Amino acid sequence: MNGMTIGKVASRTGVGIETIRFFERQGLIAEPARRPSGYRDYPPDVIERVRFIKKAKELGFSLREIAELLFLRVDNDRTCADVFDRTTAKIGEIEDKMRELERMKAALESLASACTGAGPTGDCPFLEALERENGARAHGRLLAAKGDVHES
Amino acid sequence: MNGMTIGKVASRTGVGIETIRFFERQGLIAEPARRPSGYRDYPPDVIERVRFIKKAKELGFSLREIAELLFLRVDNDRTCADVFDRTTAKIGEIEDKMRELERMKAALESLASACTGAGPTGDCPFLEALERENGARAHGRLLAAKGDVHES
DNA sequence: CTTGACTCTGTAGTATACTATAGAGTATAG
DNA sequence: CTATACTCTATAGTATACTACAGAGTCAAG
Repeated sequence: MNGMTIGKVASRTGVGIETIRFFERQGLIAEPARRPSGYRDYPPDVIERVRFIKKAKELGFSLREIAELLFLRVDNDRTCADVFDRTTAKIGEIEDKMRELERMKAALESLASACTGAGPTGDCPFLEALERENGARAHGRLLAAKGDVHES
Repeated sequence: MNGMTIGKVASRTGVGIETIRFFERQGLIAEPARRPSGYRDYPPDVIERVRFIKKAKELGFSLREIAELLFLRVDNDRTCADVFDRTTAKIGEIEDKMRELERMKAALESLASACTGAGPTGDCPFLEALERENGARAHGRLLAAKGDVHES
């Protein structure tokens, strides 16, 4: 009974064939078994793996960081305490990202609510909304668009 | 009264001088005024701008996407409804990112808690924790570490 | 008024992450 | 069989986002 060919993995994950081979070269996915022909023969769980890599990339993790996440485990070389430390560090990074996303979201919602009420309200650039979210003081012009500069 | 030189902006934001000029070439920050010498002369609010770009990059936004965020605004060409649509779309993207981060965080916490309680518990790789968080079924080996490969 | 730090433009090089192509072999429907 | 769709390795090319010169001018302390 055979597993999947690389093309199947590609179509199921939405990741290109060349990219999957690239991930293999980078050590992000294990070298799969081979059929007599030399074709790669993937087990089903490679799908989860590839999708995880894809998502983590979209969240701003580099392939190196993703590898670190992927290989977090307790084994002969790594003590439980070591894994615990690395894991809590990663959790901290993730919490930082979430906080920043929360701020961006609040700023965008402030922008959206300024837009829905009335018609065109003149200037309402995103960064100013972000400033307001921040409880910031500056309200100067941060953007320069055509025919839009009018306060000195 | 002068503003900041590019070196000052660099040291205040933790972003390299060359990178700031690069952002200018990419249209992410406006071309600043110049001193008689030709030196760039930045207003104070460029600091916020550069920091925002830096953070957004860390959250997985490309410079193109950051530009889209930065130039969300109501002006002559863009209607309020248009800005509202783009903004809610961006909010959706951010919420997706937050959900994924939440899942990763839960998985990492599951991994960390498996580590703290007892001593080394054998294998407990991150992806399996992610699967468990998912209420998933698979518990197979997704990683190949040294001393862990027993293929035929 | 020199010296060392800073800035200018322009161009070229690097790291990361793909993406495409060549030339050959493999699988499978008709 | 044969056509065409897929896969193999190896290598080269591309997009993005910097990063590092070179060669010349500017600034500020002593």
